[in-house]
Amino acid sequence: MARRSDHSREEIQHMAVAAAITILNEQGVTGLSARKVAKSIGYTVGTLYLVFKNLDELLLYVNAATLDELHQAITEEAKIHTDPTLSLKSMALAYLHYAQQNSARWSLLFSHQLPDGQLLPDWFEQKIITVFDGVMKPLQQIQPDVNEQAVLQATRELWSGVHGACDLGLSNKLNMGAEFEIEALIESFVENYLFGFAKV
Amino acid sequence: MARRSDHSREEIQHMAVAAAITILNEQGVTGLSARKVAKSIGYTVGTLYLVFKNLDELLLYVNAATLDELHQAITEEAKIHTDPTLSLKSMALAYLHYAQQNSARWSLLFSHQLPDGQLLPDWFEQKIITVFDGVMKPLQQIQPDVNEQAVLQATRELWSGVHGACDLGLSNKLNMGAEFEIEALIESFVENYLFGFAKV
DNA sequence: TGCATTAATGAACAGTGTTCACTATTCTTG
DNA sequence: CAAGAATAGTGAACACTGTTCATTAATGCA
Repeated sequence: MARRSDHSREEIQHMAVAAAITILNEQGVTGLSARKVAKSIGYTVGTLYLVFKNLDELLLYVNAATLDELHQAITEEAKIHTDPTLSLKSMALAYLHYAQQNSARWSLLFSHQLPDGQLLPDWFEQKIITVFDGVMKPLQQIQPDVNEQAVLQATRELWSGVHGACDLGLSNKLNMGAEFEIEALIESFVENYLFGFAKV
Repeated sequence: MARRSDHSREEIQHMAVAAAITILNEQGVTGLSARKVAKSIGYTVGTLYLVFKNLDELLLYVNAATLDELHQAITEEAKIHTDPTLSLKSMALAYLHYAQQNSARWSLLFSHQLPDGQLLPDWFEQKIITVFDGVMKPLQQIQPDVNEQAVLQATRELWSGVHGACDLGLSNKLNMGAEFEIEALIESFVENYLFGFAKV
């Protein structure tokens, strides 16, 4: 059955990543398997292993696509406002909403660890940096005179908080009564943190 | 082979949880399996399912033990300082160090989701509240006049941040250069957030 | 036209969680 | 004390998982 369909390695890779994303959306992380991905693109498991080293590599590409979407969702929000604080608030909410609407992909992005303690490839790390860069700009506006190293760290401090709130919030580990909601918590968090950041 | 060894249901449960923790420490999350747990306590898989509804229930008890240890590690630190800010800083660092030294158990605690979207049992939620309570006390000292609802939320805002920094930091998703370290980031984060919290 | 190349297959392996008919031991009753 | 009821414990079986690799079959080239 060789060369039946004219799909290059790259085409099959793209098809597999797209199929995996569909399965993740429809059946969650536990619903994903190599055989399901292969079947849904009209190939068998063996072909998947001709094109990816293993499932972890496929998931890495899925996560790369998620990271791109996440970045787009956040930075689109940033453009709307000129005030950096408002910008950061709506970026944080965009992060939350993306996580809520794509919970399986979002949690895969952060729960997936490469085996052996393998490091993430450079092109993937670069994507992470790009996301942080989007958050960094408004912070630089707030504190234009502080050195870049400090803004770089503040970016990570702020975004860790937003991330943590989404993570614990979506998995019901914040023990929030119905009385207040996660959106308000995140907004208040960003406000409080930025007040401290602007103090110097 | 019935009633060979005189272990009650509760004893077998405790043995299984202890065995699971050992396996987690030695072989990580992926190294854990029902058969391994059963074997290491001298029973077969079937017995495990006589005593637990399923593996998820066993993991819930493992996570409960982790949460207890985490609570102890944090609150022990709190007692050392009288200044609430110093208290919260060293609690945050204790959280980080526990996560670093028990990475498998820590990540299981937060990655494990009950199937179907089942809710966490009340006794487990109570444990989460207890951990938050420990963080809440120093916050109340900082702002004694603010209403409890607000302190409750601030507790969750602050701790989400600490949690997020540990989560992203330990999985190398903060893209920190070697130039600065996670400890310093967490300390600075707590400082900045508390400055904002104290502003009112 | 025949042959070398290689895309694609799918059976096989060792593992997973979970179930349940069955066995072997103990407790209870006559 | 013997017979039977109750039940602790077993482990084979099922349907799944990721991964490998000898085999098959379609293609490009000589």
